Amino acid sequence: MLKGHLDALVLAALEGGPTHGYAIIEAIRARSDAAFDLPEGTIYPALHRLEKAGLLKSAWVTPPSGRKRRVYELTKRGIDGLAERRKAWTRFAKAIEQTLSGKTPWPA
Amino acid sequence: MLKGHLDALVLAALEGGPTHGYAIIEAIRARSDAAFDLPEGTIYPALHRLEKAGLLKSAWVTPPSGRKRRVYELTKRGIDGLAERRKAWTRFAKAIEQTLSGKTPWPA
DNA sequence: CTTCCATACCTAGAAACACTAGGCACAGAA
DNA sequence: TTCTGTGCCTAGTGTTTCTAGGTATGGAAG
Repeated sequence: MLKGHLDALVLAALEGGPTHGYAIIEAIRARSDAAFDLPEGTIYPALHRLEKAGLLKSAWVTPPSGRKRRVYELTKRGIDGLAERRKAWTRFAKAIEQTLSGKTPWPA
Repeated sequence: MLKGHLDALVLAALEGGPTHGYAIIEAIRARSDAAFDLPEGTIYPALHRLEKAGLLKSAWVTPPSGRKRRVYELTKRGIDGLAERRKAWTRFAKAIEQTLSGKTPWPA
């Protein structure tokens, strides 16, 4: 379970330049040292959702060798959205860590 | 959205000793500097779930002054579960951070 | 040349999770 | 006596991710 952070991972994977769904799965797997090995049924609907939300745009591309692919690219909104989600992640992680390590014995 | 880490927060809140649902909400709010302000509709079902799973046990308590409360306490499984979830969180956070900051330009 | 595997895309439905939006009830203060 | 804060609860909803399929092509192996 990616717990709501999938969008950030996908956007971050696209930061290096446009690419297609299958490659995004591999990029995320590689970057996470195989901690995240997303099934296709997770990534494709997410890409559609992000495109519909205007964070990505896509185009069909037929490379000189190989099969037809749908290549995704960050839009302006996507770039902003990524920055925003990174900040949100940092805030979230801090709050979790603080709460998990809190020794607060409730007063009274 | 707590993104699947609610259980860990609740268990951690109970680490300081047994207490009741309403106080858990306040403890989590205090520990997180108000980042997590959980509605009751979130906490109570979670407590029931955790009890059913054997991580918590509960008892009705009528304090000398004030109203009847349902007081929850960590079980052995709960203590172990918390330790496990802390480790899981650390692993998860590392993987996310690594993936979010990854510069890996996919080869070819 | 056929068969198989990796690549590549897709969707419908299920499951989990947290939240909304209510309801009930008691204690103590105003 | 009425209101506010405490305290517990559930049904239903929306979102997200996963399962479990399906389709199809390119290239390698036999």
